[in-house]
Amino acid sequence: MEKKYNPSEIEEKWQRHWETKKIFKVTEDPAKKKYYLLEMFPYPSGRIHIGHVRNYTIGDVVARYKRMKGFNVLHPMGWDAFGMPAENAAIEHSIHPSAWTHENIENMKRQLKRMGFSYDWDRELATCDPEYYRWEQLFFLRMYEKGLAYKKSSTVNWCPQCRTVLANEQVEAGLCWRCGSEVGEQYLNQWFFRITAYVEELLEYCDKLPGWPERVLTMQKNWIGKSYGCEASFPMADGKGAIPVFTTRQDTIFGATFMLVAAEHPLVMDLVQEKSCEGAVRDFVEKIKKQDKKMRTSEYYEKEGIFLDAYCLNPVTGRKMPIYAANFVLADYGTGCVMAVPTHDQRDFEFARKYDLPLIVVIQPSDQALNVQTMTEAYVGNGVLVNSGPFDGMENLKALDSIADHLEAIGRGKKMVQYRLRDWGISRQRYWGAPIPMVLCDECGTVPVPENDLPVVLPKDVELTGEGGSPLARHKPFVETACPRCGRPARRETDTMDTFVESSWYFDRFCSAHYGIKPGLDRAKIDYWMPVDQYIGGIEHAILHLLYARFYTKMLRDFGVVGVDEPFTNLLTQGMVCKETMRCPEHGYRFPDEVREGKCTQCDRGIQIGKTEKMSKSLKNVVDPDYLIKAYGADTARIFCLFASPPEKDLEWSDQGVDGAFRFLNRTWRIVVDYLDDIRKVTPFAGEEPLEGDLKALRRKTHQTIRKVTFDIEDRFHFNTAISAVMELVNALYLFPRPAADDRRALAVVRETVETVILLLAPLVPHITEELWSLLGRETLADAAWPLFDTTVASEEEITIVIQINGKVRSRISVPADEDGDRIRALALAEERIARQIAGKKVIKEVYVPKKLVNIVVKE
RNA sequence: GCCUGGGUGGCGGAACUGGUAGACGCAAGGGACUUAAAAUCCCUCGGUCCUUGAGGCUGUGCGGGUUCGACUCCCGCCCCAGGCACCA
Repeated sequence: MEKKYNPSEIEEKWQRHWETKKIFKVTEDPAKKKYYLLEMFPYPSGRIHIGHVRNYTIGDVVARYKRMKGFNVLHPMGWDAFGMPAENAAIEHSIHPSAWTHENIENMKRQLKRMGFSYDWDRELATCDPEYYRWEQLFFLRMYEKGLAYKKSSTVNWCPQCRTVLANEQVEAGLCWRCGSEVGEQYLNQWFFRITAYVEELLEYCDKLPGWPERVLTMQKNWIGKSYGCEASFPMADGKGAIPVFTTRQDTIFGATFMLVAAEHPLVMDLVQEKSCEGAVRDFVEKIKKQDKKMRTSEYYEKEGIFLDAYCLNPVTGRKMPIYAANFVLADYGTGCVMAVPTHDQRDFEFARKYDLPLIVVIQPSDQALNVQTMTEAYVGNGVLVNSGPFDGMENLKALDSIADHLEAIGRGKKMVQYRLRDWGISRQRYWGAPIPMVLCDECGTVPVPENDLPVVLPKDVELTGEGGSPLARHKPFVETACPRCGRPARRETDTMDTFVESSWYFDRFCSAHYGIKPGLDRAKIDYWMPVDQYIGGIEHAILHLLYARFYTKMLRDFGVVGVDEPFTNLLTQGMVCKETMRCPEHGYRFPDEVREGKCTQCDRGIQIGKTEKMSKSLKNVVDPDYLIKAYGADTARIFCLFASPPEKDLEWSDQGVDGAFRFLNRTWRIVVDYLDDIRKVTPFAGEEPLEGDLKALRRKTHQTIRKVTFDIEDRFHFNTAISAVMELVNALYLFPRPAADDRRALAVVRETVETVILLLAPLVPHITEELWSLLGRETLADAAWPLFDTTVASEEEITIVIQINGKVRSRISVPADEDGDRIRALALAEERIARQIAGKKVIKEVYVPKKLVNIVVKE
C-alpha cells in the first residue's frame, strides 16, 4: 500500500495534536535548565509576510532543537499592537484602530498557527491591552519621580494644511504625503526619557555582550558616540557674557578665527535683536529650518551662513572673532556653537573662502609648507604646532592635554566628555498609543496620575480625520478631569507614548503574562526566565529598539523590578527579505497582485519598477505566504526559507526554488515509506558488531551528517548547509543497494539512517517528521532526544592530498588518514604526473600542510 | 552625506582560523520509462583555447599589494542593502 505525501492533511493533524495536548505550554521547573527563546514580536499589519515566516521559522528551529536537547524552553508570541498604520487605516477606511488591530491579530494568529510554530499561546499579549500598558504607565510614574521622564521643548514635522504632526515617514521630499504642502518645523513641549543617565553603562556593556554580533555593537557604540574633548569659553567682545563651545580639537584653538552658531540656536536671534540685520537673519533662519537635517551636514552641501554683527574673543589669543549663523552646525550636539578653524577643518575652510574670513596655520606637517595664500583645502592631518604661543614646536596630538590644562588654568575651559546620544523623545501627538499618565493643572502644574487610578484608559469613541493635531486633545471627556492634587478642573496629557516603549519590556511581561499585581512582573518568574537566551530579529533594529530595550532593562533593574543588567544574552540579527518595489503613476505603490503584465489593475497605466528594498507594508513589496502554504504546505515554506540563504544575510525574494524544497520532502517521504515494511520491526543499529563495505560507508555518512548538522545549528545557525548535508544523506540512502528483507543487520543500519534523517529534520519540518516517526511506530517526536554521533564511526579511513606545483593544483593522491607526513611528501614527489613536470627543474621549497596538501616550489 | 554590512556560475548559495573555488539545490539541455503527459530515475552544465586530454589558460565587483599559496589579509575605487532618533 503506497502512501502519498499529503502536506495539508498531516500538518493540520499534528497542529491539532500539539494544540490540544498543550505540548508547548511551559512552567518554571527548577530541576530543568531553562532556555528563553524570543523572536521580535510583529506589528499586526494584517497578514504575515515572508520576512515573518523567515524570522519565526529560524526561531522555531532553535526552540525545537533546544527542546530536543532537554531544555525547558520558553517560546512566546505577542503583538506590538500600537502604532500609526492602525490610525491610517481608520482615516482611509473608517474602521476603528482597535477593531482593525484585533481583526489583524486574529488573522495573523491563524497564519502563524498554520505554520506550526511551537509557541506557548497561553502567554500571548497585545500591547494595546490596558492590562499591558497599565504597567508601562506605572513605570512612567516611577521614572517621573526619579527625574528619568521630563518635559522639554523640541521640534516636530508640521503640515500647515492638515494642521497636524507628521512622522518622518509621512514626509516625502519635504512635502506632506496626504496633501502635498510644504512641511515645516514646530516647537512643542514634549516628554523625554533620560537615556543619557545610563549612557556610560550602555557603552561599557557593549564590551560585555559576547553573544551579540560585532557589527551591532559597533553600530551602538558609534551611535552613543563618546568623544573626549574640552569645553572652551569665548568671551563676547562687548564684555557681556561668553559663548561656550565643545571641541575635540583644542590643539587648533590658536587658529580659531571666527565663531559659528547653529541657525536655529536661540542665541542667533538674541544677538541680532534690534540690529539692522535682524530681518535678514530671520529670513535666513527660516530658510535653513526648512532644509533637510541630513543633507545640511553633508560634505557636499553648500555651506551657508550670515554675519550676526557681533564679535567674541579667542580666549588664548584675544583676537576678535566675527560670529556667524551657519546651516551646517547642529543645534543639538555639543553646545550648538563651534569655533571655526578654517586651516584645519574642511567645512570651516569652505566657509572662510566663501565669506572671505582670515586663515591662520597652526599645524605644520613635515612633508609640505602650508601657506594661507595658496591653500586649496584644509590640512586635517597631524604635525607640529606653530603660531600657538607657548605650545609652538609640540606635536599636535601631544598638545591636546596641555592646551586643555592651559584653558582650565586661565579659567576659560575644562576637559570634558561629550556623547552623540540624545535623550529619547517619547511624546506622540497620536491616538493609537499608550496614554501618558499625567494631568496639567493651572494651579499645580504637571501632576502625576495617582498609582491607584491606573490605567489611564484610551477612550474608544474618537473621531479620526488625519487633520487638526491629536485626536485625543479634541476628546473632551478624556481631556477634562480634576487635578489629583488640588481637585480643581484640569486637563489630561493627550500625548501618547512612542511604541518603542512597549517593545522595551514585553520580554519581561512574557515571563508572567497574566500577573495582575503591582508592578505587573512576578519577580520569581522573571528571575527564573530572564535574561532571554537567544533573541532573533531583523538587523533593521540594530540600534534603536535594542538600545531602548537595554536602557529600559537597566532602569527596571534599578527600580528592583528585574534582576538582570542586560535583556538579551545572545542576539541573531537576520537579514532583510527584500523585493523590488512597484509604483503606479496614479495610485502610488502597488501590491504584487495589483499588477498584471506590467500594468496597474486599477487604471491600466504602466508600472515603474523601483529599487529593491526591505519588504514593508508601506512600500507594498510584500509576498503573501498563504499561497505557498496552500500549494506546498507549511513544511515546504519553512525548509525553503531556511535553505535559501544563511539567516544573517539579506534575501532577495524569488519564487524559484520552492519546487526543489517540496521535491526533497517528497523524496524523503518516499524512501522512508518504501522501506517501512522491512524496517518497522527492526531495532536501529547501535554498533553491536563491526561493519564492512557499503554498510560501514552508509553508517559513517550517517554519523558525519549528525556531526555536521549539530555543528551548523548549534554554533552558526547555518540551516542551509545543515539541510544540504541531510540531502546528501538522503541521496546516499537512495544509492545504497537495497538489502534483502531478511538481512536484519543491513536493515538495522538502514533504520538507523532513516531515524537519523527524521530526527535531524524534526526541528526544521516538524509535521512530516512527526508523521514519519509515528509510521515507524515511535512516540511523539517533539520530545525525542537529539541524536548523538560517534567520532570513531564518523572518521574517514582515507584522505585526499592535493599536490601543487608553484601553488597550482597538478595532481591528487589518496592516502590512509593516519599516514606519516614524510611519507606523504615522498609520495607526492614520486607521483607520476608530478615527477614528469618537475623533471629537470630545481626544487626550491616544499610546503606540507598536514592532511591537506603538498606544494612544490620549483624554478626553471 | 555619516555609521554598519555585503558583492562568488544563468539563479539561491558552499568553501570552518590563508590551503582542491562552485558542495547542496533551482533553472537549462540531453537520455530512460510511458500510448501520451505528469511524476520518477540517469547524464551534462563557470568561461575560453587547441593538439579533444587524467590537456592548457583564465576565473570569486574593479585596480594594486603581501604570500610558496588569497573568495579569505592590506591599500585605493565602484555598486547594492540596513540605520540615521516620529515606519516598526
